[in-house]
Amino acid sequence: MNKNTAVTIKDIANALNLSASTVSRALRGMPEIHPETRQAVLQLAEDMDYQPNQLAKNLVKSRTKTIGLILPTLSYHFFASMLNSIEEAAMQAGYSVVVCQTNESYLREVAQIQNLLHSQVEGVIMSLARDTSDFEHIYRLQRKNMPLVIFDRYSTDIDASRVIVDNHEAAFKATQHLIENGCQRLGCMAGPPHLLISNERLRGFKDALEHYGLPYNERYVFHNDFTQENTMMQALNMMSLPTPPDGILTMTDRIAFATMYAFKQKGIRIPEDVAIVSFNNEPTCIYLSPSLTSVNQPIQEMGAQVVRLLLKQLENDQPVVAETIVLSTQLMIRESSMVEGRKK
Amino acid sequence: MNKNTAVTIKDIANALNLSASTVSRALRGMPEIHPETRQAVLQLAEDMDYQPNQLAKNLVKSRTKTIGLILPTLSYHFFASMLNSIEEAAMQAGYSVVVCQTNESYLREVAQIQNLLHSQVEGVIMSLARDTSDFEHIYRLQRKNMPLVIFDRYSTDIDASRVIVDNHEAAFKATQHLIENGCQRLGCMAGPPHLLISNERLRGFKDALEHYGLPYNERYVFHNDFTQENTMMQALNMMSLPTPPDGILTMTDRIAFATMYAFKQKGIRIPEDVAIVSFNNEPTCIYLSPSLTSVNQPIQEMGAQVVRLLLKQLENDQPVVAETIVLSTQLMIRESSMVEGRKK
DNA sequence: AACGTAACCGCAAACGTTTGCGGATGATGT
DNA sequence: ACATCATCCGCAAACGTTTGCGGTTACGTT
Repeated sequence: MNKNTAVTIKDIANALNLSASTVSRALRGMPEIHPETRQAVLQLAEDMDYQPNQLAKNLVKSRTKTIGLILPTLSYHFFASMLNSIEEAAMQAGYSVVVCQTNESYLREVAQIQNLLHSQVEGVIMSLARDTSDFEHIYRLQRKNMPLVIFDRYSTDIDASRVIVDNHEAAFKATQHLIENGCQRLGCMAGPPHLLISNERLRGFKDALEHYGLPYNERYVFHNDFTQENTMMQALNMMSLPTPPDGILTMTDRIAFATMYAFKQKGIRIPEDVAIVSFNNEPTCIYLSPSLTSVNQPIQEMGAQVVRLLLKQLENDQPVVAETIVLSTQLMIRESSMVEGRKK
Repeated sequence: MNKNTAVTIKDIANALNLSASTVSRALRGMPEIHPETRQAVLQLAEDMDYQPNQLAKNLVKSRTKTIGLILPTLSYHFFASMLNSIEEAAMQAGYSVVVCQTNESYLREVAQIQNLLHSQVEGVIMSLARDTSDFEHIYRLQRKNMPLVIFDRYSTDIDASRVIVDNHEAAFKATQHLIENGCQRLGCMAGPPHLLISNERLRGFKDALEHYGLPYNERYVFHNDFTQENTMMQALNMMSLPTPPDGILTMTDRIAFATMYAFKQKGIRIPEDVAIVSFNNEPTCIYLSPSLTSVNQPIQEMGAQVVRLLLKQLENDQPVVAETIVLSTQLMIRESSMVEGRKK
């Protein structure tokens, strides 16, 4: 370990008959050091393979140059990709990121926040767990003036910067697409009932129905918990209603995958019997048969904006007002919703 | 930020007319403190919402309780899942993990290692980038006695602990499965030619052919760079050989997905025209049509073993010998390889 | 010859902890 | 009465940096 061998600024200072402060200044290229001595210091530092001790540096500057990222889970493509783009953007800015997963659990979320608080991250980025409906832990974070930005799964009860997509519009357009392609009885596979973005999408779904004069029926709306079993069961239940839907909007691709899987096993044809439009546009969508129509979210852009908003809070020391960036989406139309024959 | 308000051990000490050392000891429950004063300290710490400064603590103990994780990319399901399980296991042990992606680039790999060295992680876990064939940066890491464990993409030129699967055996069995299901002319979509695990799998493929007295032909082996375009092109090239293969082993699911996608567009039927067996067993495999036969790697177990090996090096201060754990795999048989009709 | 002024560098404090050592206090044994 | 010993606590150094302030040179100006 470097602890036993670690060469410090003092070692260099002693070897050169200088003071630690001079060496420190020389290493950082400050102007009040004679070029010759600077050169000597730099040379020796190189030779001795000097590595500055970040811990000490951090202590005096009270900065860690790390940000905490709290995610529901990494096994969803969307969140893994967000980590991907956030890490990228953070690295560009010289920050490193420590990841924590809540596994969709509220309790783990508060524990992880506690951890991050202790480990002196400079700011946190998060997306809410499926199960959290109480925000006291978030408020605690904010009371400590911890810079915070929330993306995707947010809540209006939290006054923090956020970057999201226009879920209402996206769902409206997706539903519109189904309707214009001939669907008449629309169903919706939604997420947990207290998850705001799911409800916004549901609202978009509803508004589209209303706009086109189609009936909205609660019985065609199912709230699931994102698990495959639950989803498959509900999907089959929906299709065994007296007059089953001929078009379904699902809140995530995972829900769509499970739904399609269930349908395939029961011989329900997509899109002939029922068309499907989904959210997230995972790469997998194009590989399925039929390929899956899905709403694309600009993940790269979201990641970039998220860290931009965080940096804004980090670099300015006077508190900056919460800002919300809403990005637009794009419906990627594929086979699962192409019901030309049914069109009227 | 907590920097302006932060309550320190000294604040507690002053308020209670104690010394900092006493407070420190009281907080950590050391025995030489009178129960009454300990109680008072604990109480006040609670009231003032004292949060120990990890930076200072780290400095004196020279420990950061963080480990660095270097991955090729997070957009492959396998690596995202490994991060998932590693983070889980690390958290159990009280460590947090900072992630870095190399994006498969050698240059980024050395840069990331440099970063980690500076940021004082206690150990690093990594899987090699596609493009790295020189290991000087790894040796540098080891010369600094940085605990290291490598998983999945390793190299025999690096003397470090590693956890891998038995790639040869897995490929052998996968190929065996194809042969026993009636395939006669076997092709292989391999990874980059210098990637060890790809070659081990290729060797397993070869040995299986030999074992069954089937010919091995270089022209039926393609090395790609993991990109979709490249893969699709090669896949089609392979099928336009004079006598195209009737069974293909692909090195990763991503390669298989792209291959199947290309075949679908050209009307090549799976498994009727050509059967496919792959590696990684991504969740997507079951959703495809046909569902994809794939080798499952025990990701949870791998993550657990990886951090176990790292912890072993971290907790023991006398250097521990490199250890290699090889886990076994499981072939998940699905539709893409079920060519009953062709069986003889 | 005296002075002002750069240019260059060192002292020491600070960041918030932990920890070896020793001091004060009171109790106990003789 | 004294020595012995536990118990409880404080002093100060240490971890490796950064930084305000001041000190020393050497040089050019008057």
